[in-house]
Amino acid sequence: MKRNKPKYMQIIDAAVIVIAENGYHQAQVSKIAKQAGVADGTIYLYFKNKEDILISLFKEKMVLFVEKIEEVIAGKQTVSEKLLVMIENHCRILSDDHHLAIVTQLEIRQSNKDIRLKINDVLKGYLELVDKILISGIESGEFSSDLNVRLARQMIFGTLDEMATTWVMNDQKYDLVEQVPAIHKLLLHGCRGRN
Amino acid sequence: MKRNKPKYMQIIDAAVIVIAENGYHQAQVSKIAKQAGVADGTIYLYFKNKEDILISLFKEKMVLFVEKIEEVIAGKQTVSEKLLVMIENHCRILSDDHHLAIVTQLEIRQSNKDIRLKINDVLKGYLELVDKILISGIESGEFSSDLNVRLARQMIFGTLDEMATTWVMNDQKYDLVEQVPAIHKLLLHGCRGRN
Amino acid sequence: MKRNKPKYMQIIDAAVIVIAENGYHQAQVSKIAKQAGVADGTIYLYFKNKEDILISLFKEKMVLFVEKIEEVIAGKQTVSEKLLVMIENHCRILSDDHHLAIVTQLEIRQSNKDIRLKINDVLKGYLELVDKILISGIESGEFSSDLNVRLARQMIFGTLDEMATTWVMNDQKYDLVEQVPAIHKLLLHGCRGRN
Amino acid sequence: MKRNKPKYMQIIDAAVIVIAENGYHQAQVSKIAKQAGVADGTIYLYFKNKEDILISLFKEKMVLFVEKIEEVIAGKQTVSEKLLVMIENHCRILSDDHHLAIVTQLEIRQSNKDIRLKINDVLKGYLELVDKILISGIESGEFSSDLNVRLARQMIFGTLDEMATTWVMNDQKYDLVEQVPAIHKLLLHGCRGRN
DNA sequence: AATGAATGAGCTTTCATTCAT
DNA sequence: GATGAATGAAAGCTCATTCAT
Repeated sequence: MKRNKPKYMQIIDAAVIVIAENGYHQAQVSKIAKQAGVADGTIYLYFKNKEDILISLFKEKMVLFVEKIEEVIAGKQTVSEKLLVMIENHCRILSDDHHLAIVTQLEIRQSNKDIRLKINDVLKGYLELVDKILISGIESGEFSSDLNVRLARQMIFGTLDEMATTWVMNDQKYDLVEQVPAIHKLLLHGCRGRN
Repeated sequence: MKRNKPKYMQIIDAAVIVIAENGYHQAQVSKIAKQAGVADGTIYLYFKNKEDILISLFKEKMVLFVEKIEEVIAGKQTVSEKLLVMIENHCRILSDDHHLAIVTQLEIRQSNKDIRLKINDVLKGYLELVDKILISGIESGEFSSDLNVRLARQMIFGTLDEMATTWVMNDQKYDLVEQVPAIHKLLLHGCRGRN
Repeated sequence: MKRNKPKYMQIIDAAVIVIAENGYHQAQVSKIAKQAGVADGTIYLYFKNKEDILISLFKEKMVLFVEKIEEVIAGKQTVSEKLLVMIENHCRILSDDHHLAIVTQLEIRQSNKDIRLKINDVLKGYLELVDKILISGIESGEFSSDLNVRLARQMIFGTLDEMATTWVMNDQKYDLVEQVPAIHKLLLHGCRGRN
Repeated sequence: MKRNKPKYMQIIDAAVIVIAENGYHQAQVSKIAKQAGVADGTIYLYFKNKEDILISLFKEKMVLFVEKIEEVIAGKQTVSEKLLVMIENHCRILSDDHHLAIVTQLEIRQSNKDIRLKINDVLKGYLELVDKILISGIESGEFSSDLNVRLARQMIFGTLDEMATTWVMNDQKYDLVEQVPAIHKLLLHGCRGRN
C-alpha cells in the first residue's frame, strides 16, 4: 500500500505547500522534491508522473474530507441537521488548512481537461454523500419527492464551491465558518421548496 | 473603437474555436492566427499579448451576455420572472454556442492567477446584475430584508456555474435549457426562505 | 542628390536621436519614422534598408567632421599645431553633440561585421586626413622619416577613440575638451620619438 | 569552483569558436551546445542565460590574459621593458588564438549596453595593470610626475585595441607581433614626453 | 510621393522525465 | 531504494520590409 510508505505522504504534503505558495504553473517537480527533502528522481519511484501527484493529492485529501463528514452526519437525525454539519465541516476543513484551500479552490483548476476529469471522478465520492443526504430528506418527508436530486446536489455543491472560491480569492480575510447558518438556511429552503 | 475593426472580432472568434477544439494549452497563437486567416504578427496589432486575447475574448462575450440579460429583465415585473429569464438566458446563451461554453466553463480556467483575477473583474458586471435583481426583490417585499445579498448571489451564480460546468464536462449531451424551471424553483425558494 | 531632399536629412537626424536615446537594438525603423514625422514606408523611399540609414548617417556626419577639420588645419603651419587643432576639433564636435557622441562611440558599434566594414570605409576619409598630417610632419622634418605612418595613425585614432568612448561611457560627465593639451602632448611626443 | 567542472570550460570554448565562425548574432545557444557536445538544456546548468556565457567567456579569458602579463612583467626592472613585454604579450595572445581575437575585437562588441558595461568591469583588471606599470615608471623617475596616468593608459589601451581591431578586420593577414617594437617605441616616447 | 496595415521567419529558455551510478 | 546530471522538445513575440491605396 502506497500510503504506508512514509515518502508517499511526504511528497503529497510537499506538493500542497509548493502549489499553494507558488501557484500551479510554478510548482515544478524539482521544487516539490526539494520541499519533500528527496531527490527529483525519487518522486518517480512513488508517482507515475506529475499528473499522478496531483490526482493522488486530491484523492488523499478528499478521502479524509468524506470520512470526516460521514462521521459527523452519522449522529444526526433530521436532514436539516445533516445539511448543517456537512456545510459546517466543508467550511471548517478549508478554514483549517489554508494551503489546502488554495490548492483545491484555485490552483488545481488550472490543470488540463484530462486531470480535471480524473479529479471529478474523485469528487464523485463527495457528491454521492450529498445525494445520500438529499434522499434521506425525501424519504423522511422533509423534502418533496419531486425534488430533482441531481439539480439540488449541483446547487449545494456549486454554492459551497463558489463561496469557498470567493473566500480564497479574497485572501481568506473573512471568516468562512461564520456564514454557515445563513448558507444552510438558503440551501435548505431551496430544497424544501414550499413557500 | 476596437470592436469595429473587423479583424479584432475575427481573431476573438478564431480564439474561441481554437481553444474549444484544442484546449487552452494547445491553443498556440499560430493556430489562432491560422484559424482567423491572418498572419501571426497581425494578432499583435490588435492584442498586447496572448493573455490579452483571452481577457478581451471574455470581456466581449460577457458584455453581450450582460446586455442581453439586462434587456430581457427590463420587461419583467416580479423578481420571480426576472430570475427566470436570467437563468433561462444564462443557459440558452451557453447552449447556443457550444464552443463558447467549453471555453468559459473549462478552458479559460486553466489560465494563471493574473488572468483569473482580470476575468473575475469582468465577471463583476454579471454579479452586479444578479445583485440588482435580488435587491429589487427585497424592495418589492418578495424577499425578506434579512436576505444576505452576497451569499444569495454566490448561491445563484455558483449553482448556474456548477450546472453549466457539469453539462460541458458531460459533453453537453443533455438539454441544459430544459432544466431551467427546476433550477428557478430551487433558487427562488432559497432566496424567499419562508417555509 | 539625396541630401537635398528635405526628408533625407530629417530621417537621419531622427535616427541619431532615436539611437542615442533608445540604444541601437531598440531603434526600430518605426520609431525612427515616428521621430522623423513620416510613415514607416516613407523611410524606404529614401533608404534601401535599415542598414543603409546607419551607414548614410555615419557618412553624412563624417563628411562634416572631415570638412571641418580640413578647414581648421588649412591655416596651420607646424605639424604640432595641425595635430592640436585636429584633436581639439575631434573632441569639440563630440562634446557639442551629445547624441552624436553616443551614437558613434557606443551604439553604432553594436552593428554586425558587414556594417562595421562599410563604416570603416567611411572612416577612411578621416584616417587619410591623419595620415596627411603625419606625412606633412615628416616632410617638414618635424617627424623622423622612420615614423611608421600607419602605426602612428592607429595610435592617434585609437587614443582619441578610447578617450571619447570612456567619456561617453561615463555619461559625458567631465569636460573632454579640457584634456586636449595633455593628449596632444602625449601623441606629439609619441610621434616625434626622440628622447 | 565553476572552472573545475569540465563542461563549464567546454561550453566557453565552444562559444568562442561558434561566435568567431558565425558572428555574434548567428551564435545561437543551440549551435554552442552542439559544438560543445551537450544538450541545449545543459548550457543552463552552468550559465544563467546566454548573456552569462558571454560575460563568463570574457572573464575567463581576461583572467588568463592578466595573469600571464603580470607574470612576465614581474621579471622586468625598467618601465620600458615592462611596457614591451606587456605589448608583446597582448599581441601574442591574440595572434595565438585567432578565434579569441575575432570574438574580443569584433563580435563581443555587438552585445547590448548591459553586457558592454559588465565586460568593461572585467576589463578594469587589465587597465589597472597598465596603471601599475605607468606608476612604477613615475616612481623610478623614468616618467615625469606630470604624466596624466589616466590619459596615458587610454593612449596605451586605445592604441593596442585599435591595432588589434584593424588587424582582425583585415582578416589577420599580416603579423601583429612584428609591429611590437615600433608600437613600443611610439607609446614609450609618448609617455616619456621629453624631446 | 506618401501611407501604414499586414506579413512571417526566427530563437531563448523551461522543465518533466530518464538512467547510470 | 535513492540520486541528480543530463536531456531536448516546444512556443510567444518582434520588427524589417512590402504593397495596395
